[in-house]
Formats: sequence, structure tokens, C-alpha cells
Amino acid sequence: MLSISQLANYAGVTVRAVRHYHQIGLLPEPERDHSGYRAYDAAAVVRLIRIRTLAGAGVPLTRVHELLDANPDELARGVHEIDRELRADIRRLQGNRQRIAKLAAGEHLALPQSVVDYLDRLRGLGVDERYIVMERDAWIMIAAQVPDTIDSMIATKHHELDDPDMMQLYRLFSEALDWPANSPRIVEIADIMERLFVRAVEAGDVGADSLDGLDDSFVDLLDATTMKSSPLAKRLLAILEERGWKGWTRIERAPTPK
Amino acid sequence: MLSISQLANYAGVTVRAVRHYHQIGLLPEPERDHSGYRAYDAAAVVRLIRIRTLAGAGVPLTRVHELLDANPDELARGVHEIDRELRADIRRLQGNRQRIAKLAAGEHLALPQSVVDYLDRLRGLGVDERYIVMERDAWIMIAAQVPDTIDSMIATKHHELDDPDMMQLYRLFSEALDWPANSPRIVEIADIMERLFVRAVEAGDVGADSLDGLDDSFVDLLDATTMKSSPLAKRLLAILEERGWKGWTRIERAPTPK
DNA sequence: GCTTGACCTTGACGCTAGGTCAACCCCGCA
DNA sequence: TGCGGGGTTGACCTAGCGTCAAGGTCAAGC
Repeated sequence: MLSISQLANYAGVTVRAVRHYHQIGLLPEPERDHSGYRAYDAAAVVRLIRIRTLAGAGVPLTRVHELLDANPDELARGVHEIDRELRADIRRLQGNRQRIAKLAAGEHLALPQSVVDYLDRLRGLGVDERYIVMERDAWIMIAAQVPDTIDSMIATKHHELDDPDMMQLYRLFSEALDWPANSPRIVEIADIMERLFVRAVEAGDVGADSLDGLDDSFVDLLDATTMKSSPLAKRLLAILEERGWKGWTRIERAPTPK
Repeated sequence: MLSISQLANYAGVTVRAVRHYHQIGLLPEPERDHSGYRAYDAAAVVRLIRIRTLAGAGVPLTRVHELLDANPDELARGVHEIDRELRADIRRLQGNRQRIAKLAAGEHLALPQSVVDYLDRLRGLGVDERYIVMERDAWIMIAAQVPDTIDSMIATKHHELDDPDMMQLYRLFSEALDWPANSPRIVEIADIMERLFVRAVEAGDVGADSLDGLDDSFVDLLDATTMKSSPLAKRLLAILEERGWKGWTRIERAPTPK
């Protein structure tokens, strides 16, 4: 008769594993000797080796339970099923590898390439890094909301950026980061934005723009975040609202307040 | 300000996941509103999206913690490290696939091909299936003990089986399964075995046999198991011992008892 | 003002396959 | 009789949440 550690040694598993198999009913509890020690026979060794063999091949213990007492037919089916699961796991891990490979560069975190390129273009225009980080965060949220339309949104943005007024606007945004909260130059920005708005309305780009996939509360969130970022932004929005423009992320023509 | 479920929706994770990230310190706990509800801002959305992106790529959450605030250099190293782990996981799973593929056929469970072939040869000689199961179990244990020498042991066995006496012995073992416990024919078996022993001694095969890798207590276990299988086996061993032979799995010349 | 249903809170258990104590019992040996 | 090296059960730990449980909060409809 064998003690639990002898059994474990013969089968090449740990004592703890044996007890675990007892707990889940995979290996029957043997007789106890006069002092309460478990006493095993060779049949237990054989069963334990077969358990170890299956478990070592990645078969979950509940499946091991089924397979141990299965006929060859059931066993073949069970093995096939497990192989399917293993293949699925492998595919998943391979997908993970691809995804983390894309994360190698810093800003790629949660951003598609198109957005990274766009941000690089802003950098090239001399836009302040602090502003770019703010834009980046907004794009991270947008990309998470509408992953399918992000590329076309960015394409639109690139197009808008061909306008010298837009370039100038971004440069002013950058500079404004260091302006005092009550700077009068804010009007310069408002003027440029209004010009851009007017041209957009004339081109028919307002109301049917590329931000269609975003729902209102999400747009509100983006706007609110921008407002929170700086008192200047708040003033700017107030000025534009006086002139009859509403919104920021998505612009609307609002009735001029009396 | 966002509620926890709004946050979770914007980032594409579950509320439970958000709370989990709070628990492990991955996402900082936000302010609470007057009724104790968590109130999030857009920065939390961004951070949560980045967490989800990394976690979704198979990065363990503790690593996510490190990578989120890492500089590009550390990030590259971290990503490389994780890729290594992923590759290791994939290799392991591929190994599992190979192993379970080998288990497709019933008796392959825990047995190398050589043993399966040997058992098939016994079947071909007309050996009773009950006896083969006993042999199989013994070989399962032996294969687990000395996986490297099992093939040469089986080769020896094949060689022995070329001897007509050995074939006859196996056939008698089979028949004996249905003999009464006190059958006088047991002597036939003893005679054959003694002839085989003598020839083995003459050939110098005893004492330096192929079971060298097995330690004594393991051999005792095999012998004891055989003894337990049938009263005939016990009688047989007694007879042989009277004639000066000791053991079963491994034979020794013993001084004839007075 | 009351009910209803949706959403929030904390706390706790469950899942895999055991690892790792802790506290205590048992055995053989000097 | 004490000691060291077995054995025993019990309990907590891992990862990443899912899933109740039991109750507080809020907005809407009657």
C-alpha cells in the first residue's frame, strides 16, 4: 500500500494536486489506514497517470473526468472538441500579439494610424504639444465611440486643414494656451472661427457633417471637456454664441439671442 | 459629469470591470456626488479606453498599470516582454494540441506507441483481453517511471516473445483467468516459467536485465499488484519460490529454502 | 405623495488548478 | 522521551471579472 506522497511520486504530480483531484471527485478517496492516512493501490497510480496525461495536454479537469471513463468513440469526439478550443485559444493569443505589436509606438495606444498621422501633421504646423495632447484625448474617445467612421472623419479634418485660416486657427489655439484669461486677443480667434463657420455653411457642410455617428450626449461631453480645459475656451464660446453660433465639437446655427 | 455606467459605456467595458479597476488601483476613484455616486470626467474615459486597449491585447492588469504611465522606451520594452510571454503561451498550447492529438486512439492514453504495438501483438497471439488490461496498466506505470528506457524494454519483450515457450506461457496465463483457485494445472505454468528462467540465466540475462532503471520499491509494487489480482498468481509464486526463484517482475535466483 | 423601475452603493462568493502556509497528528529512531 | 520527517485538514492566495444580495437614490407617472 502506498502513502499519498509515494503515489504522487510514482505518478509525477504533487501531493496537493492529488488532494485537489479528491476534492473535485476526479480520483476516488481511498481507504484510510488505522491512523487516518490515505492508502493507495496500483490502480490509483494508473488512474492518476492518466489524469496527469490528459491534464498535461491542456484538457480541463472537468473534461478529464468525462474522458477517463469514455469509450473510444466519445473520447475521439471529446478530443476533437478540446482541439477546437485549443485552436480558438491560439488564434486569440495570436490576435493579442498583433494588437500589442501595434502598441509599440507611444501614441498608438488606443489610436488608429490615421489619427496618429493627423496629430503628426498638427505637430508639423507648430501646434503646441499641450494642445495636441488635448486633441489626442478627444480622438481617443471618438475612436472608441465610432471606430468605423474615424478614418473618414480624419480625412475631412485633413481637408479642412488645407485652409490657411484653419492652420492659423490652430496656431492661435497653441499661443492662447499662454494667454491670460481675460486676453482681448480672443476676438481674433472668434473672427477666424466665424469666417470658417460661414464658409462651411455656404459649402453645405454644417448639419450634415462627418460627426454624424456621435450621439448628442457624447458631443456634450466633448464640449464640456473643452470648456473645462480653459477659461479662454469658455469666453470664446460665449462670444460665438452672441454672434449666433452654438456648439464647438459640432456647430449649429442658433437664433441670435435678443 | 458621468455616472459609472455612462463611463463604462463610453469606454466599452462593464460597470463591474470599472469597479474592479478601482479596487486594484488601476483607475483612480473619482469624486462622489451628494448621494455617494461616483462622478467621472472625460479624462477617466480616456484612461479607461487605454486600459481596455491594453487589457484587450492580453496585457495582464498589473502590467497595464506599469505601461500606462511609461515613457515610449519603457513601453517598447514592456510590450516586447509581453510578446515573449504570449509566444510562450502559444507554443505551450501548440504542444498541447500535439499531445491531445496522440490521445485520439483509446489505448494511447499515457502509453507510447511501442507499448501499444506490443499489446497488439499479444492480442494477435490470442491473449485474453482481461490479461492485456492488466499488462497495459503495468506498462502505464513503467512508462511513467522510466519514459526513456521504455522502448528498449519493449524491444526486449518482443525478443522474448519469439520464444515458443513464452507464447505458450501467455496463452496459459489467459486460460488461467478462468481456472479455479486450486487448479492443479498451475504446475504447467510453473514448469514453463522455470524453463524460461533457466534459459535466461544461461544467456546471462538475469541480474542485468532491461528493468534496470526501476527501483526496488517500484518493482515490489508491481509484484504486489500482480499478487492481488488472483489467488492463482500467489500460488504460482509460492511454487516457484520453493524451487528457488524469487520475484516476478524481476527474477532473482534465491537460495532454495530448506 | 406614492409606486415603479432603472441605476447606484458595498460586500461577498464563484470560476481554474492547484501553491503555500498553519496547526496539529503519527511514526520510527536514538 | 524527545526529535525529525512524514501525514492530516483547513484556509487563504492567484486573474479578471460575473453574478447575486440587500439596500439607497432618482426621475417619471398616477
